[in-house]
Amino acid sequence: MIDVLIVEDQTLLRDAVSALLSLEPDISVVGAVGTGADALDAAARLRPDVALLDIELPDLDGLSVAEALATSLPSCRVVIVTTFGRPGYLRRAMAANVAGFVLKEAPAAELASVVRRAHAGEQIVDAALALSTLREGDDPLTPRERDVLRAARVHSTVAELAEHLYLSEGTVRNYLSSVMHKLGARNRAEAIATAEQKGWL
Amino acid sequence: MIDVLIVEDQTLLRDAVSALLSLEPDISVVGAVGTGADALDAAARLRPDVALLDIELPDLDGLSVAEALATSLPSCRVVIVTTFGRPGYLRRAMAANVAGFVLKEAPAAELASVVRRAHAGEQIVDAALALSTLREGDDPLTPRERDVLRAARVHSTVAELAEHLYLSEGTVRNYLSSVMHKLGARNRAEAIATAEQKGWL
DNA sequence: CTCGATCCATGACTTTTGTCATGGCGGAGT
DNA sequence: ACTCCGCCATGACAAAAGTCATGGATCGAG
Repeated sequence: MIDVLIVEDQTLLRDAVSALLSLEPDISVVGAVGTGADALDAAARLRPDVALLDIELPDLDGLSVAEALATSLPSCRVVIVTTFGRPGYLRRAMAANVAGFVLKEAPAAELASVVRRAHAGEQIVDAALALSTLREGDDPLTPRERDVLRAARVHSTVAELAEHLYLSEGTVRNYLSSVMHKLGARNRAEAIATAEQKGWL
Repeated sequence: MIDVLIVEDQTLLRDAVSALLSLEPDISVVGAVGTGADALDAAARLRPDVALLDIELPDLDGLSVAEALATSLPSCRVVIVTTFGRPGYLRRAMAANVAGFVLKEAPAAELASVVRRAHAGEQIVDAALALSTLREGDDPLTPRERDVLRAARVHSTVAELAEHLYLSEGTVRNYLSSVMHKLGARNRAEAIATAEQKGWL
């Protein structure tokens, strides 16, 4: 019997997947939660064999949860289940040593099989996603550039950014300019969009 | 027996919901598709009693599908099932005479009940969402302002916008400025974000 | 150690964005 | 018919955003 923990913020999908997996004779859904904090909590208590993690969560993101689980409950195999095939996500996930990476575009029938294979020790990655990750270059941003770009999602004027980051306005502009150049974007908004789209933030 | 058509682009959720509803003794899932075009096609062929529509679809959006269904198959009750509680969506949905509006945050158990009530002729609206829609003011944008803002999501420079819309650059700036003022945004990106967030595009 | 490469940081300069005052047009109300 | 008001449109002006050349700090490779 494989004990599974489901972590997914959309209640509807969480319930539906939970019901679906419960129908499998060799799988037992021992928990289903909607936040990263609850996930870590539940994992510690229930010690599942496999955790299905969504990336978009209200508090932490799923990858952080995966990283935390890797140390706190190494016996638990982690499968990321997410909407978007962002190459950056896949890289980070591989670094966190996850067992599998499945898109929500996949048919539901596949899910049980993925759980079994993950439990058996296999590494499962959606083929199309793996390809696009190879095709995409690596994240070209330096750490500081990433910081600034990330901050730019919230603070919309350069003055605010400069204050928040303790930098001169010129420096902030320079970072953003450099980022835009690297990403082939023509303004800040475009740069944020493409970086987000590739999962580089 | 209630014949249901499911329209949802994420295969995983579509399959799961389909399986879940099929378990209900009085509900029969006669079709499950992932695009707006397929939805209209399937509806015409299968003549379902109730259609569950996601709003975010790859081709048309769910609300357009709802509007089309209202004329092409008036016997079919439409229930919108979506991720985001955008007040603008709810208004448009009500205008299209949909039978219900449910969030994906809702527990799965509710879904079957909503299908039954919709089929029985009830109007079902998520309470929290209805409240927030009342609290939010109406869409303050003029048609032209909406046009320009919508175009601004794609074309990132004013020059491009002006060319695409056959307007002078000054005019385009003026519209955007007016929109920003109305939405309390401090730049174009912020304006687009809040308008999208309220479902006004 | 020294050289080169890379990242971090800055201010001066250019281009683009956002604001403002203004005017034409068409419909609702008196 | 006239006036008022909101929408559409424009160009001149002010305020941001984006570019460029430059310099110091750090870290490996020779």
